[in-house]
This record gives sequence, C-alpha cells and structure tokens, in this order.
Amino acid sequence: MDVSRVLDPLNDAQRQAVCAPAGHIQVLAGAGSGKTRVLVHRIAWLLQAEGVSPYGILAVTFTNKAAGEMRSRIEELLGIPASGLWVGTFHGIAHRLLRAHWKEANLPQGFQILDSEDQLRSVRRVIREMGLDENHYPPKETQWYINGRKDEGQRPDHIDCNNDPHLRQKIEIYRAYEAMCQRNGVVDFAELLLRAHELWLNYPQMLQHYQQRFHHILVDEFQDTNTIQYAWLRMLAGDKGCMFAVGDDDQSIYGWRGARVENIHQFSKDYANTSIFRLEQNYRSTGNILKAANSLIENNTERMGKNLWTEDGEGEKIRVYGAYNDLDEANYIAEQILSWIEDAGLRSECALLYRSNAQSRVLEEALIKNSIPYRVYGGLRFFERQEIKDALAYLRLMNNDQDDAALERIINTPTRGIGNRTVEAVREMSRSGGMSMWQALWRLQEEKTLPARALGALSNFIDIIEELKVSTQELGLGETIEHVIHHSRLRSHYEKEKGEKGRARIENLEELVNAGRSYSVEDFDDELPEMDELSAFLSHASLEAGDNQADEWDDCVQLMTLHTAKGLEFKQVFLCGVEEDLFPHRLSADDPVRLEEERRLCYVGMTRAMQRLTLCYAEKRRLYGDDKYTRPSRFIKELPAELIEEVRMQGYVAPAMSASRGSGYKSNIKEENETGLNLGQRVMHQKFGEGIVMNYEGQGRHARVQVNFEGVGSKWLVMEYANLMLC
DNA sequence: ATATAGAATCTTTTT
DNA sequence: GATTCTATAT
Repeated sequence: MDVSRVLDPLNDAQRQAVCAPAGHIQVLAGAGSGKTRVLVHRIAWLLQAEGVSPYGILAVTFTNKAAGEMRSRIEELLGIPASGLWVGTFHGIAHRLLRAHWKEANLPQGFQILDSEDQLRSVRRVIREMGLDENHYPPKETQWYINGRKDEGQRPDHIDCNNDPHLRQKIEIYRAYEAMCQRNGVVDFAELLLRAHELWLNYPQMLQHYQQRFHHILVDEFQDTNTIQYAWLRMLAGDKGCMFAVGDDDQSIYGWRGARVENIHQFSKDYANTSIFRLEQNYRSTGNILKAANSLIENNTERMGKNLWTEDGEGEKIRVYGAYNDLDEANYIAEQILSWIEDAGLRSECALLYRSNAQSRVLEEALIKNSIPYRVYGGLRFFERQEIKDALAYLRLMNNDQDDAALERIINTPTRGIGNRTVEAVREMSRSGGMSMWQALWRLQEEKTLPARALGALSNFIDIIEELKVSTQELGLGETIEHVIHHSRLRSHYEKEKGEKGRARIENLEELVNAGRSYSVEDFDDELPEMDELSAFLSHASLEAGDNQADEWDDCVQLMTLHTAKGLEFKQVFLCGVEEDLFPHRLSADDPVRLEEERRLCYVGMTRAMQRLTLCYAEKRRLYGDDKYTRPSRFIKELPAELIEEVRMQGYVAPAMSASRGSGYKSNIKEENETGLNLGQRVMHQKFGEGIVMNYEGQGRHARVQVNFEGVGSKWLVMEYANLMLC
C-alpha cells in the first residue's frame, strides 16, 4: 500500500507521532504545529498501513466544527467517504450510545435534550417548588453547582454535605432536579456524559463489546477534558485499547468550566508505557511573535515545557500601542486596518480579539465610523433564538407530553388568557398529584375546581395541541413545522411585533421550516437505531445549536473574544484592552491558578497572529458606567523589550499622564500619575478619615481624586484643597 | 395582559 | 451606563 500521500506532507516529529507503534500515545502539540493534521494522518495511517478497519476507530472532539473538519479532512486525504468511522463530540457520541441503549440507560425511547437555558428554567422551577428562597439559592449558581458535580461524576448520594446545611439543601435541589428530569424524560448536557459512563459501569458486557470494537481511540484538545470525560475514555480503552491524545497544556483556557489540564499528567501516570511526542515547529507565526509568546508563557509554573520555533524569518516587531482612552484605542485600530487595506490586504485577514464581549462596542463604533465592514462572532445561535425555541417547544410537547419544560414555555405563548394564577394551579396539581403538567391539565378539566374562564382557556390549549398532533401525523418534517407555526398562531403573534425585530423573527421561523425540509435522519446518523424523524431533529437542534459564525465569503474584519479565537489564525491580530483588571480580568487576578489561565489566554491570543501582532491598552477606559484609570497589563511587561516596538498615533501628543519616558520599554509604563498618588493608595483626610484612592481625573492643581473612605463612602476631592496625607 | 419603573448585574462558552 | 430581569400598577 502506498502511504506516501499520508507521510510525505509531514515533518519528522509529526511523522514519528503518526507512525508510532500501537500503544498509548500523547502528542503535545503547540499552537500552529499541525495538531489536526497529525490526528487526521494518524487515522489514515491506521487505516492504510496498519490495516485497521474503520469500525475500529473512534475520534472524539469538543465541538461539532472540529468533528466536521476532521471528518472532511480524512475523506479528502483518503479520497473516499470515511464511513463506519466514528468521529464526533463527547456529547454527540454519548448521545448516540444512549439512543442505542435507552432501555439499559433507564430512559424513555424518545428522550430529549435540555439545553442550558431549559436547564436553568427547570432548576428555577425546582427551587420554587421546594419553597426555597431564590436569593439564598440563586438558580444560576445552583445550575452551575449541579453541572460541576455531574462533570465530576457525582450523583447526590455520592456527595458528603459535611453537616453544612446550605450544602445539604443544594444537594437536595440536585436530587429533586434529577428526579424531575427523569419524570419528564429529558437529560441535560452533563447528564449525557454521566449516563453514558454509568451505562458501561452497569453493563460490563456492553462495555466489553465497545472495547473490542474501538481498539483505537483518538482525542483532540485533550487538555480540555473534564473528570467524567477522561474517566469515560479510560473505561473504553480498558487494558487493550490504544489511546492517542493530542493536546497543549499551554492552551488550556477552560479550567473555569471543569476542564482539567492535570489529565495530561495523569495520562502518563495511568499508562506507564505512554510514548510522548512534542510538536514544536510552528507553521503559522513569525519568529518574533513566537519568541514573545514563548517568553510570556514561561512565567507560568506547572508546565510540561515546550518552545515554539519556526524556519521562517523574524518578521516585524510586536507593536504595543498605548492609547489615551478606549475611543483612541478603537480609532487607532481602525486606522491601522485602513492602511492594511490600502496595502492590498484583506479585511478578513484582520482580527480584533478582546477579553470580554462588552469591549466590542467601542471597537464596532470606530469601524462603522470608518466604513469598515466587520463581523462579531458569538452571541445567540439559530436554535437558541426565542421564536425558534417556542416553535421547538410545541414540537417537543407533541412528541412527549411528559415534557413540562416545553409545556411551560408555550402554555401562554402566544397569549391565550392563561395567566400566572392558572399556570400555578396546573403546577400545583402536577406536584400534588405526582403527574406531568399535561396530565394535570386533563385532571383539572375533570375536576372543574377552577373558574370557568381559566378552564376554558386550558381546554382551548389542550385542543390546540391535540389538533396539531392529529393533523401533522401524515406530514413530513418541514410541513409539520410549518403547520405548527401557523396553527399555534406563533406566526401571527410574531407578525404583530413591530420593526426589524419582528421581521427577523418571521424570517427565522421560515428558516426553521427550511431546516426541517432539508433534514433527513440519514444526515444525522447512519447507524442510529429506530428513531423517528422528529426526535432526531429535536436532538440535532439541542446538540448543534447552529451557526453563529460569520459568512466566510464576506470580506470583513473579525471581532471575537480570545476564547472564541482558539484554533483560528489571522495575518494581523489586535489584542484590545491589554490592561490590568481587564486582562488579566480582575476576578482572576488574585488566584495564582486562574492568573496562569489568563496568561495562557494571552498566549493563545498572541499565537493567532501570522504576520503582525499589535497589543493595545488605554490609560483611561469607560467601564461599568464611569471612567476608570487603567494600567497596562502585567503581560505586556513580561514580553522582552527588544521584540517590542512602541507605536503612537501620528502627530499625537502624549498626555501629561504618561510623561515619564525612560530608556527601556518597561520604564515607560505608568506606575504613578500626576496627582502623585497611586490607585489603591491609602490616604488620610482630616474630616473623612482613612480611605483608598479609587480613581482620578485631570492633572496638576485641578486634579480630582475619588477616595473611598471607611464608613463615609466614596467622595470626589480636589487635590488643591483636600490636603490628603499618605498613610 | 401589558406597561412602566426599579433593581440587579456586568468574564470567558460548548455541548 | 446599558441592558435585562422582576415586581407592581393599571
């Protein structure tokens, strides 16, 4: 078999990893070192050189996008469809297993998936039903807690409350929520993974079957795996399976949602015979960008250690722009992009990356002012839109009348005279009678204890749903959706909404009909056992919330958070708002572990750049309402001065604030301001006593300082009269 | 059932 | 400061 197509495009390190003999293999793949390429070629190698059957291979990723890309690149390399091969996300594969073994997993055949929003509503409902105070048990936090436990593989019974009454109550909420999901026949995202794990735990012979089948397990972005995912992988690999894990500890930026970089270290402990390969040759960025990124990340302890290098030249220096304020920062970036375009560059080659979404606004305004087309990534995705979720809720309820979350969503949408009081009565009946809300509706009809008007409205709702069920029985998916949107009166409801928003909603609903028309179960899964079209479509909607990405054919500047940028590359990158408290974010700055994650985030951002990298900071920024004085991020100070070129806007006079100009780069970073006071400095005032300097504006004698006094609160004082003393 | 006012919140996000 | 949710009044 000629494997030159598989091996020729690889460098030595890549080839060694790809051709490594069967066993446990870990590939530490630096940014831009050909991580996906190694995975794809490894699979091709197994198939073509090792004679492994496609049925024996499982490749796991985190996002649908990554899974799709991997599959298409394999097919491109092999020149044939990669059928039989399992490539999917952790959640997608867990879902597939649960569908195939729904009985053993103790789920109804038509179980559905709760997305985070549905989950939050359900948790809130449980808390209310338990008669607990939502201020004492905030639903968001409780949801977070439940997911955290599930990610660690813990059921309520596994958790020790340590005699902490608050914790004990949280565990009870978890238990009640779980019971409710079970009654309703729904599972949340974390539950998919946990159940899939428990499924194998409870059915060893089933596990054995999968162990024999999937002898080769490949994992992408291994540093992002959480406890349950790693436990699941280890279980599947068993004694005989071979795991091929690719990851980069320096790009671990999802610790805050349960990812455990430690799994990388744990891997080589769990499998003593692990072969480790390092990919350090970078094919993306210039030498200077890599050198700067390397020196930044060296400030982290807890590293596997890695040094990126390139065969290409040094390239330009890293630009650092110290702006006067956030507007100035945005204008500077806009001007730079204009000149990039003038030099025949494309807008789509430029990316503006920021730590938090709130920063995009000022940037957008500057781009609009300069007539530069742009696209903001992130935000609501198709299947998460209100009108889409409304329509899907009708379908969900028609599909499974146990689904209380769906019923609650649409019982009065569009409004049909079922007010809060009536809904409360339905909830009460469902709770006391131990039945679903749908059953409660029928029971209330029989009992006739409610006022006639409420009963009428409820019976009207029942009729609508029953009518929809009957009249769509013979219809295809697209026609069913169309029928539902029309006869539920969702369409006319949204048509009444005025302006651009209403029109967009109608368009989305029409798009949903199209999505239904073009959807086919085969699309979704060729190996999935008997599942009706509607259930499959609904699962698809939850598992793949759709695109929120820019149209690639449009030539526009790309705006996104640093997290979103992972895995992407751009010729020119601007990191915006590289300031203390913003990046590293103030909520992470105090904890050394989280600070290191912020630094890795900066590393990820820098290594997105191919040719030109500009870091921007502002000295003054409007944040949460008022103007805050800011200081350049410590990350800037961690870059070697010789790699940096400080840039200033042409003809721009630096404000007195940053007058101190020394020889080295570092000395140019403002530590002190015109008032002679540092932010955070303790001061004493004759009348108000001791306080801390929070903010300042203006210069010289007219400067004003904001001081937060103990007991008295925060005051603005004019320096000239305040007579503040340091203490 | 809707409108309006007041309060709370303001990192990062995929499935 | 801006947005988004919640409570209250009409």
